Amino acid sequence: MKGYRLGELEELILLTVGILDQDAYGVAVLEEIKNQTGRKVNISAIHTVLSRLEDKGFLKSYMGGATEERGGRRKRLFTLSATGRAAIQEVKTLRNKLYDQLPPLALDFSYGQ
Amino acid sequence: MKGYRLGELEELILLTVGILDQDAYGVAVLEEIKNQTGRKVNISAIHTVLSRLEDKGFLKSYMGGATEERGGRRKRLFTLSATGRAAIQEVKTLRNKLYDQLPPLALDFSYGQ
DNA sequence: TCATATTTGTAGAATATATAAGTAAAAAAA
DNA sequence: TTTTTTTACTTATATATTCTACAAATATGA
Repeated sequence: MKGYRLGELEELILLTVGILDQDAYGVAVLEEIKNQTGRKVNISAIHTVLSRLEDKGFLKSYMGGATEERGGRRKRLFTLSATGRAAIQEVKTLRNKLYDQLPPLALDFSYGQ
Repeated sequence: MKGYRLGELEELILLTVGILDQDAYGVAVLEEIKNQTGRKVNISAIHTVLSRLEDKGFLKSYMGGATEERGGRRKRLFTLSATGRAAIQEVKTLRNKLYDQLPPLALDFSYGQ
């Protein structure tokens, strides 16, 4: 583990946890990504990444209460750490800086040569 | 190779090729990334990724002329394909959509409990 | 032709992502 | 209270991406 850099899926999941704010756990992250992007990520991949993001210090987690009226195992809820927030900001700033430097799409209207 | 998804470094390099526009080859990409982000990517990693991006259809390449007054092997120059341009646009749009949904940073001024 | 500079290419290890199978915990039903 | 169902997490393995070290190719100049 390099520890400080974010992979492509790691970044997406980190962002999604940020958006979900207070109800981010495996299945909710899966659903949110599907709704927002149409992408169907395997649930195990999500759990793996959530766990690795916590190892790397970008997320914190705690077990949800067992009081909710439903069957099933308890949820592990994730929230951004200060480092996680900073990482999102950093990545966002950098990307936008780069996007802004892309030359405008040069449409090629020449033909016949 | 999955073929259609962009890894973290792949995205950065694709963007950089777009920014460099007409003089994108291995070393130039390396320098540009270093200047823009401070990140020192290994030159071989860049070559590997450039080549894979071409395989995936996001980049095109051709060998540069041998006329320049310098030593060294000929450059392989890369430009965005139509697919590559589209991928950048898509990724940019999606990211900004997500960024916009992040709840504002909730500064926690509570203390003492 | 030989030495040097510059760049690209290849190989293997480390890290990240995807898929499949299994385990655990809680509620509901029998 | 035992079993079944529901929900979610964990582990294992395969594939893909990224990183590092090293080798090869192509140009210049002595």
